[in-house]
Amino acid sequence: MTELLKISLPDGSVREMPPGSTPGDVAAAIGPGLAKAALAARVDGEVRDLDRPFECDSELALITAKDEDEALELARHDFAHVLAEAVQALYPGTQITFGPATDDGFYYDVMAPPSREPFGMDDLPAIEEKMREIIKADKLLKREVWTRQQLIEKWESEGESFKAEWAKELPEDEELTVYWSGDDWLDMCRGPHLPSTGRLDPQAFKLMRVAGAYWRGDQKNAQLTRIYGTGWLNKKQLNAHLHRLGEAAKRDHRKLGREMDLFHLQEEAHGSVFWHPKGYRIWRELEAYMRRRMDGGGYREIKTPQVMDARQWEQSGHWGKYRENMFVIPDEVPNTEDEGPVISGEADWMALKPMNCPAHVLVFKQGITSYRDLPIRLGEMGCCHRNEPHGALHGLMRVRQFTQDDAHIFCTEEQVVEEVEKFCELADSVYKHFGFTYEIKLATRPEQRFGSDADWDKAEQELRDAVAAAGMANDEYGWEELPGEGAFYAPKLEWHLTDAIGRTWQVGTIQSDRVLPERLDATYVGEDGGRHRPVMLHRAIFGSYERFIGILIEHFAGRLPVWLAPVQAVVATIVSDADVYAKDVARRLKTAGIRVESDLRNEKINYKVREHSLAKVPHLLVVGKREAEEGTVAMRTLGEKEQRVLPLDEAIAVLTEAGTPPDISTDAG
RNA sequence: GCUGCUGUAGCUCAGUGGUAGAGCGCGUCAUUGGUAAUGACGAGGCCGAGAGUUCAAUUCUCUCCAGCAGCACCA
Repeated sequence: MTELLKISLPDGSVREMPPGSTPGDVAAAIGPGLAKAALAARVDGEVRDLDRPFECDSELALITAKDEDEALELARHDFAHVLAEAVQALYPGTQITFGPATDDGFYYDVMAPPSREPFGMDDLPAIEEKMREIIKADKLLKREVWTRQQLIEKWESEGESFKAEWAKELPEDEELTVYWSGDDWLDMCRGPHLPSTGRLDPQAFKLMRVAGAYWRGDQKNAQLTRIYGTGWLNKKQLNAHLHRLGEAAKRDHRKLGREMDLFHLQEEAHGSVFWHPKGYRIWRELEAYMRRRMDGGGYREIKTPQVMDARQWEQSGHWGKYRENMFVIPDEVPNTEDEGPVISGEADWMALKPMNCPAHVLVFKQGITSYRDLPIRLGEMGCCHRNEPHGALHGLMRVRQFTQDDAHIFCTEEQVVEEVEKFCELADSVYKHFGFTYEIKLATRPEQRFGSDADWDKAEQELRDAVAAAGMANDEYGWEELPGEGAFYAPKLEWHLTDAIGRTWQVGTIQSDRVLPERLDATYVGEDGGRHRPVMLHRAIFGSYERFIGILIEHFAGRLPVWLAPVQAVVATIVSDADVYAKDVARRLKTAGIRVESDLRNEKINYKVREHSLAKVPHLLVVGKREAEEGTVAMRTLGEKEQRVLPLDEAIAVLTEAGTPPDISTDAG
């Protein structure tokens, strides 16, 4: 008589099952409803297939569609397999490689057979149709354990060179698994999977696009076609997702930037922004805000050269590592007597600054600094140029000319933790003023780096200690470490903002650097009279003005808070008899410091309301005969349906209050 | 930088081997109105740049440039 396996369930009960039984058997024993609903099982914490037998006494939790995260992950992974199977069914000779679940769906990287072109958008409907057939056929997804040799032989015999290459690198001594789809198609996969393709909802996925992707993510390798899909548990979820995508597209900062007349980009300066009056107003408000915050935080603002000799960049280490992304300039007067400017090629090289740090070290190095002077916090609205790969440029988010709210704090070893902690508090206050929540991450030493391991140990620990001291090293602040993600000279804390529709943006950073002070020989005189190296903290809160404004536009969908709105109020007339009064109202508002425009055009009030609403002006002050006689305005606030009639003085008070920046406003804390 | 797609009026986009069209916007005129589009008329284009095929190219082919979606990169 064999011993029964003890299977503990989440409710604390224990079921005894014969050896060889599976989570699916347990589900069936509990009830037919559960057996039908079960998608997979969590066995001792590991997600497994329903039909994979227990190996010993186990803790079991059955996964159903109610466990949405797990269920989605399983479904998306299955969609990816079905996609690969469909592509191969339709286009024999296609090589398959790899296809995981993503945040909103799945993809599969494939290589079209040499006989045809790479797959394109036009192929997607046919592939979708085939996928639905496979789902409707309800093919069993069956796990099997194979040896590495079996896998290699299988892939090589079928001409699947990518899969074969992969199989050869798998460990020889581990259990390697494949999953059958029915009895005519299989993929190498760790699993787990749903019991059968029929568990997928054929109406809950959509193939979205095709794109190039490198085999194993390496630019040197063959480029495959990546077919992207979005996948969900049911049609309702899919539709909700497609709706969200539409909403995100509506708030695209490139679209709103044009519609709101904030900025433009054009070929002649691609990757650099032409700011229009309204867009630059936002910039100026942000800059004024940041100056107040930095002044308040004990920073002193400086301005450093745009162009420096290449030798300076060699010494800092940037020349060797980033030269290809720097704009270099010959230090000579070009000969313009010929048709075009002629460069001799013998001049020294200079470069547009790609960052401000070396220049800040040079400012620090002027004169002799005592330990009594530290910390020294040097800030700069630093305009930098980086020659980014052209394919990387994207609206305001990735540009070739940008201005950082940069600063460098030079301090002693003992001051680092306190300074970083102060920065955490400053950043927290700034992000809250814009209504962002955020997560803090620590990016630690990369494989290629400058500096000793001892220094890296110290630097990483300082950052951890500072975040802990600020009370932010916990789940509430999404605290985690990202191994290998640091800069080549320093580990960094990163602030990842979450915007109004749940997307995340990495914006702020602080880095604890001992390399650059060493390379550029920065010193201070210590208490002992000797020379010491300061630690240099690189930090930014907005990151760059360009990108931060882009993020704000998308976060607020163009409806900026009143203090940032380029035009805070429009005075619009109903009849021309009110023109004189309207001009007076506008003048009074302007005197009160409100950014106001007046609209006296010969248009109907409906038209004016529509136009200024679409332009996202926060306050519309409508005046007609009645208001002119009574000395009032009919104020309509963007996003509200009702207008209210207020005496002019009261309206000015309301607008002044609404337009006060959050760091000045008394009730914003 | 790589792969694919795109480039026509200020914007969004139709269209064609015989050098162009719509809607919105813009201008003029009429209309003076009460909270998301008043009407009529009008102006506006080297059809991204260069080369090739052709009697003829905005249209077909090639090269380049830029944009878009991914990838790679992001001090």
